[in-house]
Formats: sequence, C-alpha cells, structure tokens
Amino acid sequence: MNQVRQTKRTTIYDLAELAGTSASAVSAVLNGNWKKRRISAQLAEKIMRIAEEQGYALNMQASLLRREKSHIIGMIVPKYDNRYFGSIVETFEDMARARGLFPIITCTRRDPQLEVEAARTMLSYQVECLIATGATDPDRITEMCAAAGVRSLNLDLPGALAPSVISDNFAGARELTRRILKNSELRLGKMEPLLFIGGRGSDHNTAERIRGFREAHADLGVAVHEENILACGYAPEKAEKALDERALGGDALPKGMFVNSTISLEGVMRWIRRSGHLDDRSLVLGCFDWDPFVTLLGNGIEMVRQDVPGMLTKVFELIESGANKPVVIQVPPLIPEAQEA
Amino acid sequence: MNQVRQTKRTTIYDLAELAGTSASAVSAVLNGNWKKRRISAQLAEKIMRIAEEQGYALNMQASLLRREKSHIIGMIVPKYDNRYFGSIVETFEDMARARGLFPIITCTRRDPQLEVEAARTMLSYQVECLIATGATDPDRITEMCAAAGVRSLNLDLPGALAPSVISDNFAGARELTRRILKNSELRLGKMEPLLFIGGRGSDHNTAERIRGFREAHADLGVAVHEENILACGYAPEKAEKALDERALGGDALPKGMFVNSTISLEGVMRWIRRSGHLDDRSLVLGCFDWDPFVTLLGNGIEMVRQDVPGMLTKVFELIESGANKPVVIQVPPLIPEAQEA
DNA sequence: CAAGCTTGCTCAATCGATGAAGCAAGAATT
DNA sequence: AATTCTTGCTTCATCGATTGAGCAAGCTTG
Repeated sequence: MNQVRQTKRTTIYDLAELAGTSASAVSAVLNGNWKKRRISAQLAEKIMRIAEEQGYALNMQASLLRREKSHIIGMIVPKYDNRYFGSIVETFEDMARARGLFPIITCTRRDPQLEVEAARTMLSYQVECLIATGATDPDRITEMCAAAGVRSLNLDLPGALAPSVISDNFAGARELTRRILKNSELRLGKMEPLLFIGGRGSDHNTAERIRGFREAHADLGVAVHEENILACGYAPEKAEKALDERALGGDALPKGMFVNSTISLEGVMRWIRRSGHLDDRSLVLGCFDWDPFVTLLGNGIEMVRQDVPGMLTKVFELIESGANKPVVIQVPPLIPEAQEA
Repeated sequence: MNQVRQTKRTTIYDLAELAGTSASAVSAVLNGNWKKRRISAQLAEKIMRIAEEQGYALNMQASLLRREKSHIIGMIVPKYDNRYFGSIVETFEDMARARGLFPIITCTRRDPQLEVEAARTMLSYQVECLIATGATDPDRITEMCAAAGVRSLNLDLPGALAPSVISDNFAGARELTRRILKNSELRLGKMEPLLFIGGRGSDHNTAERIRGFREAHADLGVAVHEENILACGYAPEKAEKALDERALGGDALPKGMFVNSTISLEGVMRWIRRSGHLDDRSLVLGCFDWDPFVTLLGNGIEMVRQDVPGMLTKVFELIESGANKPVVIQVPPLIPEAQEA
C-alpha cells in the first residue's frame, strides 16, 4: 500500500551515532557556532559530511522551541488578485529574507473572522512580528498581539493602536483628481465635476481619497456633486451595479471618473463596454492603483502607483527601530508620466 | 528603552497553576480531547475560561514537536504578479484550510537556487507535503522531499518523479490557435499563419502549446513558419525585444499572434503601442492565460483560462489518495465565450 | 464487605535541538 | 613537579505540549 518511505526523519542523534560523537557537538557544528564551542575543524568537517550524506534537515520546531527568538515574521493580506497586494507580498518576502527572517503570509479575503483566526494561528507559530495589511479591524489584531507580547504593524490601512504605514492617499488623490480634471478640460474643452467610484466610505483610505478628490475640485473651482460619490465597495460587480443605479438616477453620468482601485476599474470598464461607451473617447478616467494593462487600455487612463518598496522599507525601519507608538507614516505614491489621450 | 512587554508568553503550566490543576488536564481540555481523557465538564469549562482571560495561545512549535503529524502543507510558487498564480495561491490556501491543514507559501521568482532553499526551509518546518508550482527543477525538489520522507507534487509544470497536475496545454493551445485563425479569416478575410510568442522553449508547457499551435495550423491547412515561433522567455521586455528583432528580420510580421502568457502579452501590447499599431484593428490576438483587463483591451483578444479550482481539486485528491506514482494529470482549461472583434 | 469497575484526575517520559556547566587530557607556566 | 591554562569534547536540563500509565476515591456487584 505505502511506498518506500523513511520511517523517521534523521535527527542530530542519528548523526551523532554515525559520527561517533555527541548530539550537542552535531548541533554546534550544524548551527554554525562550533568555533565558539571549540569543536575541532576535523570533527566539524566529518559531521557536515555525514549530515550531507544523510540529507539531514533541521527540525525547526525543536529548534524554535529551544531558542528565544523565532525569526518568523507574519503578514496577513486581504487578496492576491491585484498588482498592489501581489507586489506587497513579493517585496515583503524578499525584504524579510534579506534580514534573515522567515516570512509567513496568509490571505484573509477581507473577512474579519478569518483575520482574527489567522492572527491567532500566526501567534501560535511564534511570529516575532505581525503585519496586518489592509485589515478590516487592525486594532483587534494589535490587541491580540499585545496580549501575546508580540509587536504588530499596520500596512495600507491604519490602526489606532500600532504604527501604520500607508500611502499618502490625500495627496495622491488630489493630484490624480487634478490630472483627470485637466484631461477633461483638454479633451472635452471644459472641466466638469467627476464621479468618484469604488472603495468603502468607512475605510480610512477611501475617506482620505474623497477628501483629496474634493480638495482638487475646490482648487480648480469646480463644484463636487454629492450624488457623484459612490463608495460602493471594491468588488467589480458592485461598481458595475452602482453605475447602473446612478445612471437610472436621472441626470447624465459625468464623463470623468475617479476610480478607487483597479478591481473597481474592472467593473467600471465592464459597465462602459456594456453600455456602449467603449469607443467613447470623451470618457476621461483615472485610477487610484496601478496595473500594466490599464495603460494599454488606451483611453489615456491616469494612474496612481502606490510606492510598495518605499512602504515596506518604512515597515522594516519601524520594526528595526523597535518603535511601538501608534504613528501613521504616509508614503507618497508615485504618479507615472501623464498618459497621452 | 523597551516598551511594556510581557516577559513570557502564557503556557499550559501557568494556566494549570491558575486553575489549581495539572498541565496535562489543561492540555487535554484545550486541544479538545478532554472527553476522551475523562476530564469533568466543570473543570473543562473553568480551564477554558481562564485560558480565554489570559489570552492563551498554543505554542505550535512545542505541540508539533510532540505530535506525529504537522498538518502543514507547503507550496512554492514562482511569482505573485499575475492572475493565474494569484488565484492558485488563494484557492490553495482556501482548500488547505478547509481540510484542516495550515498552508505556507513562498515565492521563488523562478530562481532554481531559491527553489532549493525554500524547499529545504519548508522541510525544516515539517511540512507533510510540498507542492512545487511552476518549478524550474521539480525533480530536484522531489528528491529532497523523498530523502526526508515527505511527499511532493508538481503543479503547472510536470516532473518525472512525482505526480503532476497541469493544464491540458496541447488541447488548450490547439483550440486557442484555431480561434485566432478563425478570427483572422473573419476579420482579415484570409487565414494567415500566426506568430507564437513568449515562454521558454525548454519548458514542457511551452513545448506542448507549440505542438497544439502547429496542429491547429495543420488542421486548417495553414503552413507554420518556423521563424514565427519566438519562445523568448516570459518577461514583458523579452517579448518586446523579440518582436523588435523579428520585425527587423525582413518580411512583415504576421497580423495574428498567439501570446503565451499575460506577462508576455504586456510586452506585446507595449510593442504594438510603440510601433503605432495600437488602433490597428487588423491585429488578431490570443493569449494563453486570463486577465480581466485583457477582455477590456477591446481588440477581441481570445483567452484560455486555466482551470485553477479544477487543478487544485486534483491536487488534493492525489494527496488524499496517497498516490505517489509520477502520473501527469491534465486538466482541460476553460475557454471563455468567443470575443467579439 | 471484599473485589471489581468507573470516574477524574496526576505523573513522568517524550519529541529534537540547544547551551551552560563540567570534565579529561595535554600544554604551558612557575 | 605542581599548578594553571587551553583544547575538545560530553552530560544534562530545558523549551511547552502530548499521552500512556497509574492512582485514589467513589460506586456497583455478588
């Protein structure tokens, strides 16, 4: 029934026996501080050779149980379905490894229950630090971590109890709005108020972006229409539905739109396509987030690209500095060269 | 200097002392088999209450060290920068959790060295099973796992030593090619041989896709031009460069193209845009892989969407069946409704 | 009422790696 | 020759959770 399968994995005791030495000598050699423990180079070499031959792999659980620090760093992330989070995860893994940490990441699908469970599991794995990315309830996670004596940080969405690293949503949105308005003027000959679509009105980032959106309108002397702010959620279907409803609502939809994420942009583009505006070059769009294909959509869509390496650099600086105060660090997003129309 | 920080994490011994009972009773209660161990409901409730109050979190390292099975399942994945791998990772996490397993995932950036290191680390964490997704050297990983008595599986790219679950690349590519050729006929009035671009000639998937590409041409009586097969790698820049070189190569580029991944498609679209073909509706494209924005690119680009849930279902079936033989299971990809031009 | 059963716990060994403390043999110093 | 130092190991307790074995008290049965 079963294939050939080693009954037991090789341990330092097996290696000690094979080398005719003690387990502690083996341990010292394999974890690299054999010089400190005064093991002869000869024995060290022998042990390393035997370990190699036997395909020995450390039992991390045993090692971690004994050691004081786990060197494990955890991250929870809402989704893997867009470039922003994908790049956060990839960069995080890289930077963690470069610092000798072992990253573990889990996706919580914007589900508060899952977030809490994931955090508890990470604590069980003795993470030294937990990064809550885009968490729906970051403070809950901070509290859990604090109770276990583990430090935590917020990324993308801020919390009140732990340090947070987020994009400068206000400035980014203001600049993006300004650009969309300027494009409107250029392409349509006039500056009309834009539609804001996507995101959750309750989340900090969306609120700040709406603030930037208003400010840019005010700066350019354009009135913002209240019914044109549709914080309908992130999912594409929600954006699509919100546009349907807004379109039924009487007066014509604005030609210019500020779309609050690439995910929402999917819904917006679907709506545009469905409602026959696909070739309507008079649509002037901007998106708070970046995706390579959006550039190629060819409607001259402006994008704001959040500075993922910059944000994670700040995250690791905070970790290394040991700071615990609930500051909010805002990282300016990158705004690529203006798109041609 | 230091913030208030709990010196020590709460253990079952602390809880035992608080409850006036033994550590083994606490352990039995908290891991749920207190009925089996004949602990009274009264004591169980008391212990659970105290554990709650103290914010107790299990030390997984200690627990795993003692137990026979870790319930950890590992996956290595090349990148997080496209929908295919993003969806693999998200679905994998979900399905693993649904089976009571703890998923750990790491990204190896198509770097053989990193793959090996990641595999070794996962073995140290006592994974029960390791899934090598799109690995450059899957057999190397299988060997490492076998030496540790750990089962392994290949996903996306097959290996010779462990069971593999992959897309039916041949059938998918044949159907995609057929569709592109039909679209050519429809839009250009004639069926001209296509250009194949992207992927590595050395990888199994690319080879199979090229085979399907040829077969579809043969079926429709179109000759394939050898210099039109550009397996130039996956990165966008490589596709862009390959097109540049091919364009210099004398005769005109084909109007129809089979692009071997969304990542390569980025490069192709960039090239198209740069070379002024962006509004050229005579271009007829197809892409082996799916991205929501590609639909919206509006050139009627055909896509093949790999059946990620189907593939992972097979993966878990293999795991549960305990099969170890190096079979290759091919999962038919999904081909969405034909795109309008 | 003695023997046996049930209930509800506790004891102690164990998982594998680590590192402080200790020990034996040889080298160096007085 | 006696003392101290150095080298190169080994011994053993430990990390926290798990679990087989065991034990005491109460209950049942003949």
